[in-house]
Amino acid sequence: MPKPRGTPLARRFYSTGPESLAVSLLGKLLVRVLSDGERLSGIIVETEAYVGVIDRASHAFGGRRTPRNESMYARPGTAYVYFTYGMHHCVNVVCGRAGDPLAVLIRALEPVEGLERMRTLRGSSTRPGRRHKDTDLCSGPGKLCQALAIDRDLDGTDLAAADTLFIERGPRGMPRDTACTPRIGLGQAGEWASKRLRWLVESNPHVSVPVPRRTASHRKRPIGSA
DNA sequence: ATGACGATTTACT
DNA sequence: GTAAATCGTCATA
Repeated sequence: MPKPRGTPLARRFYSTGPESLAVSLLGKLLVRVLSDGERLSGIIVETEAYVGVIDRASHAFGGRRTPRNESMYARPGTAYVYFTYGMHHCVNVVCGRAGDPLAVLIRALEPVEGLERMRTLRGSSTRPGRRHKDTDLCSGPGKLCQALAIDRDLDGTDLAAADTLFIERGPRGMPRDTACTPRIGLGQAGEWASKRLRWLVESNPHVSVPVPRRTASHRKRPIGSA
């Protein structure tokens, strides 16, 4: 029987490979409860898999293990939050067994709860007095962390146990139109930059980078087929 | 101690 | 489309 809504997903949900997790996270609800009790949430509509020490684009490439990426080596269900470009945070869901640095980056959400608070947190980066469109709130890995007040304080959070950051079944179940493309923003990662390890809900306007028109062939590829 | 570099976002031509 | 912003982190010395 399905779990009731409003309950954090259990550890077993995260104990799988990064590609399957990237797919099964689509449609789930990422929930952040602020210190004042306000609940912010959004449906996950875009993810990227980082497939371990062999993945040139991963922070754990070659087994690199430092204070910064230590959470990648933790048990399934751990949040890996990192700071980059001197101004942005990004949040990952760690999977696989402890000691094996596999993770899924959450790249975009469709905001569901707490939109006004998200606007405040995002700030009026455009002009004072101007409101962000809904599709500007969480349409990128840095944006969604800002909107949900996710920073390094939450690095290492156990999503299966915490009451500040966790994941629930989404209100609409699994999306039916998922697409698969190469990952975004990778510089010199060789062949790893072109592998199709990004998944997104094709029809959803809250994604960071839409699927290119013409290239509808990115639909439905079996996991493990590059 | 120092320098190069980002799993990005925003503003601007 | 291109470029600037901005600083923690890590490799090198």
